[in-house]
Amino acid sequence: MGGVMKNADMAGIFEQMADFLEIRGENPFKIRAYRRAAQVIEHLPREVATMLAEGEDLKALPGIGEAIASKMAELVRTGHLVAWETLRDSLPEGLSTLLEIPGIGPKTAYRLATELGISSVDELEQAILEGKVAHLFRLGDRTAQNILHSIRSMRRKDQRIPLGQALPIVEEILSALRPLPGVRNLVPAGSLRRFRETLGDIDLMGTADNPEAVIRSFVSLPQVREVLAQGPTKASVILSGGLQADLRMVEHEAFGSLLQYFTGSRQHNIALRTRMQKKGLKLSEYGITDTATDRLEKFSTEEAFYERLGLQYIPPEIREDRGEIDLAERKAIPRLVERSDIRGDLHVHTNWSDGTASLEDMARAAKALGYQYLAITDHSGGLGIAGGLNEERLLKQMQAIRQLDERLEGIRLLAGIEVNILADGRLDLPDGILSRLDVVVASVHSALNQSEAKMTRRILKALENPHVDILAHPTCRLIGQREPIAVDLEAVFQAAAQHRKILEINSMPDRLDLQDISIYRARELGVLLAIDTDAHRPEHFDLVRFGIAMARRGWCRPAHILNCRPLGEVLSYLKRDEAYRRTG
DNA sequence: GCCGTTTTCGGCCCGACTGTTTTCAGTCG
Repeated sequence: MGGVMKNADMAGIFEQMADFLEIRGENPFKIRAYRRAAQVIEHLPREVATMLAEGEDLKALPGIGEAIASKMAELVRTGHLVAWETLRDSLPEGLSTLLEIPGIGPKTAYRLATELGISSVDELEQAILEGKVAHLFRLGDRTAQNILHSIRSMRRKDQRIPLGQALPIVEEILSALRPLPGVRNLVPAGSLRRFRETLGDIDLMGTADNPEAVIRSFVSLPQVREVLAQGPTKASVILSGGLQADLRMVEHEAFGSLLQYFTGSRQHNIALRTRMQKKGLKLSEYGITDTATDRLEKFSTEEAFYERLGLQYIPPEIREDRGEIDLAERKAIPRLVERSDIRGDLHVHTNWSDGTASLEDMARAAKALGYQYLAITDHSGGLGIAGGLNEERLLKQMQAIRQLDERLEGIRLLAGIEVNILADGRLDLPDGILSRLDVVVASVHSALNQSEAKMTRRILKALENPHVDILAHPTCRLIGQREPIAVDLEAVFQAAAQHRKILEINSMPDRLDLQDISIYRARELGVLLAIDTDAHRPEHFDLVRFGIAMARRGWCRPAHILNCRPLGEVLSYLKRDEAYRRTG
């Protein structure tokens, strides 16, 4: 295995360890320990390899003890894990592939492999068609057909879909079901409510006078392609896009615990229940049971639920078992940034480059949102990006912005640019003109395949330019379409902190860049952030809610976000106060 | 395998739905 072991790869290996152990029927708690470790590693804000290099004790991490810590060290040191290889070799081939099929767990996978010699999805499909699977003991024709269904729908669908794609589908379903008679609550839960950047499925919760009728309407929605399961309180369906959606109904009085339970994350809930179990409380979607009296207490709101546990309310975005429960116990949950904290946007486009709206339309839309300021940052022209501005057009635009700013009451327009960072780290506009702008946003749009070393040098060089204020979409990823660039983010954060540069949280749902764990780390290192929309038309301003959600997932308070500050403070941070502007 | 103002040993989250079953195992979330 070449190169440094990345956290994502390491997490995958421990996840497979868990699968292997499960197939072998080992202690379920040992299996859970491996799964928990995989989760923790996957969401670490720093690379394990870096932590080890700096002499940190991995056992300090939650869920990581002696055994797993030494396996992590082995992986970093050698790129291999002997225990994993031994386990893998002790089992029939292809089990991992079979486990990926929904409805097939470790028991079934093992039997298929040993009793029928199946080692791939194609072989399994063939065996079902030949009737072999239905003849296995305790597996009937019905089960075989269900597996076949799973295989075929799995082939059709993408694994996880971006948040921004799922949301419209959800809104559609909600608006179809909410008007039904007797429905009182109907809301998204799960990773959607926590604003994870991608979703594996859609979770909806509700209460109604006649839950079964709501379930029946749900499964017969036109968007439903297939019903996986249907009972009196819950149903699971596959939507026409291939996405799974689950609906659960409960009585009105228990809505708070239902919502809490199914908002998750699973890790948060497990941590919560383990902790409360020691206090004699059993938590479920129906409420809290005192194990001494066996009496069930119900909660109609999440707030009341957390309060009963002696905890401060925990916002859904940070329910990831990363220390939030301890903080809630000490009543020390930070006041996370909210939409009403946002006072302006520092990265938007107009029809001067590839936006679709005029300067004035964008300005008025921002003003209508109550913003104090708006920075116009069209593309620079270097690499033929749609209508990018050269020096001459930029000067004209500056003039237009200044004139419009004179005319418009109630909002301040800032003249800016989104300048390209060229392959060697230079910018594609000269310092002379950059120095005359109110704000300079810099970003990478070309030569995305550079090596990590080269890309890191390139970005650091740009950050050393005194005129650059904000590094936009730092990893250049497009969720589900383009991998992030190879760059040493830790080095970028340190440079940003040193030069007092701002890193962007880009709100576009297909970018969400920086992502949550990077935001968390940047904030830890004292880097100031900006939540920008990168809007290309007025409706895009609304996307700021995604950026805010990411900032919240990174535990940001308003103080961590530049555009939560009033205009005067923003200008002085950018070292562009009124005097500067007149002389500049 | 992890973890500890109930424990360094003995616990470890909780319930719904399905299919093939006469009482429950497997899977999922």
